[in-house]
Amino acid sequence: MKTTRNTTAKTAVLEVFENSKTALSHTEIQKQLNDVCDRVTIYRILDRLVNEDIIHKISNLDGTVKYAKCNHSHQRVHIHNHAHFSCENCHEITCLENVKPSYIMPHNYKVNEINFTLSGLCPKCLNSNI
Amino acid sequence: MKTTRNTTAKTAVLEVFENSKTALSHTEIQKQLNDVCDRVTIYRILDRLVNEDIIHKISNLDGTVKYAKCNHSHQRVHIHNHAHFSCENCHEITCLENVKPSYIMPHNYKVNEINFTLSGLCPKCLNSNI
DNA sequence: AAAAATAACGCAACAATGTTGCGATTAAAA
DNA sequence: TTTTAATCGCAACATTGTTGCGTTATTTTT
Repeated sequence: MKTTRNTTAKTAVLEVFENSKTALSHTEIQKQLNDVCDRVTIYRILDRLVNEDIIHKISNLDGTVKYAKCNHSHQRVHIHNHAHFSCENCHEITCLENVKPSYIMPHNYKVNEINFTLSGLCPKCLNSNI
Repeated sequence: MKTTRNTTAKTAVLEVFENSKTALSHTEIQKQLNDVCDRVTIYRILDRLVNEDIIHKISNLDGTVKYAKCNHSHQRVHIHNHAHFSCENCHEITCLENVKPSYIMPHNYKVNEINFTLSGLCPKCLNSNI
């Protein structure tokens, strides 16, 4: 197996995630990094981080793709079977750490991963009554 | 409100959906139509059909976007709060009409829409043991 | 049935997002 | 310190989706 390295660019990307409460798109990360590294490098770092299970990919109803490093205080492994909330007003995506859907699958399916995204208005936007 | 028209292109797109058991991407639709109409027209038709609630948009974990006209035999209105299954092997997306997640939301969120996609192996690919 | 109104179309051009190849760089192992 | 290979930067390309505008065609009105 290929070993993975800690480069300055990778560290910088991870720091961006640490400082963000919401999920981030490639473009948003790029803006925050301002020219620490190339656009392509960010794509490659994101791919690696997903493979290493450090962040995960969230794809929205509107077709946009974001990434998040969820905060699992007491778990060692990154688990992403929880829900995400996508605000229709401010477009922020947040993890709903405690919302886990329960469901019954038909036979003959092997489920490896689930993606449960709810959209609507987040508390912030709901209170400023849009 | 703007009235909507039945054009040959729109009819052709709808027919493609009728003949498909799985969700389709813009590209897949375009291939099946072969030059009935322009690429841009397909985008516009898809937008219209989504607005008219005849089809719905599904966005995958891999970032791809597909559309489906789900088969709701006895309902008058198109409901899309059911789950979708995305096969990691054949990449087909099918509606799981009867799988509806149950969940408990935190307060202060207004949920308008849900997107519940499961991925793994579909029965077809599971049986041909990949 | 013909004329008027406008939804939908085609084309061209553009924008955003993601991918690939390859030579140069650099982190980590020897 | 030297080696090795993971990572990077750059350029070029591919895919997907959007916009403006003049033209076409569906629907409504006369």
